[in-house]
Amino acid sequence: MTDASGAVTEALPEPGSKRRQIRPKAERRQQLIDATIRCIAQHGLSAVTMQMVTREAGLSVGIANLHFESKDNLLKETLRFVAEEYHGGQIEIMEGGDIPDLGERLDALLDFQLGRGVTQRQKMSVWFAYYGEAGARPVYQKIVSTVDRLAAQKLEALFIQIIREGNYRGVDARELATGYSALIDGLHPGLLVTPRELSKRRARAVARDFLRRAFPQHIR
Amino acid sequence: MTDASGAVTEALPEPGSKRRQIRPKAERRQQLIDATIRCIAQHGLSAVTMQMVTREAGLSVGIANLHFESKDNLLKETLRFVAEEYHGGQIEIMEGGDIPDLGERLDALLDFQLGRGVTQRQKMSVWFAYYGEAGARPVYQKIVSTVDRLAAQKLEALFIQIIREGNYRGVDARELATGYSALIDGLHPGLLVTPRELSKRRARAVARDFLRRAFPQHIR
DNA sequence: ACCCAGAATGAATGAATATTCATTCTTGAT
DNA sequence: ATCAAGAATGAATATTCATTCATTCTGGGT
Repeated sequence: MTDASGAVTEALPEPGSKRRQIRPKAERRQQLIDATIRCIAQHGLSAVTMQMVTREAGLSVGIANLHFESKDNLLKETLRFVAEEYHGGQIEIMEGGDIPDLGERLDALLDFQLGRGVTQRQKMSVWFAYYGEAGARPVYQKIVSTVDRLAAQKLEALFIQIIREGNYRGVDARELATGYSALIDGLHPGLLVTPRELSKRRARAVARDFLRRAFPQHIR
Repeated sequence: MTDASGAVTEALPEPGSKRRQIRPKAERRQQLIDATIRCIAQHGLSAVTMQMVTREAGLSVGIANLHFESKDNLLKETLRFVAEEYHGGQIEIMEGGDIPDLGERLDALLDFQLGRGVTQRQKMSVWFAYYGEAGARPVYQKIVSTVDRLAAQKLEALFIQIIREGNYRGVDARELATGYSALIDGLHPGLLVTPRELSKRRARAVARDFLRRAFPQHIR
């Protein structure tokens, strides 16, 4: 850097580059969280080591304990990030000032929940890994249940709006929201483990069907 | 046992008993698998150690490697056991010669899938733990997807029977089966992590609702 | 009454891993 | 140009854990 030639030598540290980079704390934290996600997805939570994560991030072993005080904490913050990203994304769509039509808003929600390639797959892996540990770790339970509850409330609110707009009878917003959430959650394992048998297309069809039965005027 | 006095002297080795017991291989294997399930549920898959498992089983450390050749293998066999028990139970009900009425059979299935206290909770923990690792371990994927596929086929067959019997129109058995399975799978995390907000009763109501919409003559 | 096949034990071993911290390096301010 | 603050490094440490195997023990067969 400080290179008169104009070549931005430090933009992306070349693969073999040994150059030490100094970056703001927030950036390093995110870099490590991203690496952790990839490692969990690829090797499974129980096989993840600090060496693995820091190597994946292209940094030295000591750095994880510098920015997160321990492995436990790094894993906790990684879960928090994934949980907040997933639920935050949903909530943004559900509140959705940008999509006035309620039917379209449902469709956007569905796309978000079942869409988006490899990245999504990695996040799902993390999700499951943590559910597996949740029984043993109250911290994880709290993180997940907190964001979960908020998203559930927003979904119920959206359904109430739709029920009012469509003048649907005999539909309980709360129960329907529980059912829809469960349906989405239950489609994920299949998408992750047996994508051959449960394609994204089919998962989408199943979820739309569920919604169509409840809100025929809004879906399709 | 085989004790003329009638006192079953060795049925349960007293808590403090140091008496060494010799048992058939199959029995020891099951004992270790059961202990593994309890350990995973209580401590999380990534915290499970051989010492922990063998102590939980009330046996010595070396025994796990005697009956299963490695920790990896013990974990694999534990997953196989849980998967086969869960799916086997479902399949038995679905084939159900003992319950001729198809509506009742659906109810029995629901009871099996969402019912049964602590034991069930422990099994669910195991289930999730493995889903978290499945992305990294083809062996796990294979075990789960094999039993999964079989159960899915049986469910579809049952739905086809019901559709025929009820003369339902516009209902696709395969899609409905996918939806129902996903719904059940998606209710489990809530039951495990936030039983306060999603009671077994409510989960049951949600699932029955799903079925009632599709098969109104058979449910309720 | 006595054997012995093989079941069970647990101390010992070596490999793996989280965490520490003395040292090196980078950068922005002066 | 120099410096100080603090970011980054990675060899070293202490711990934990899976696995081994020499030894002990059991119980059915004779």
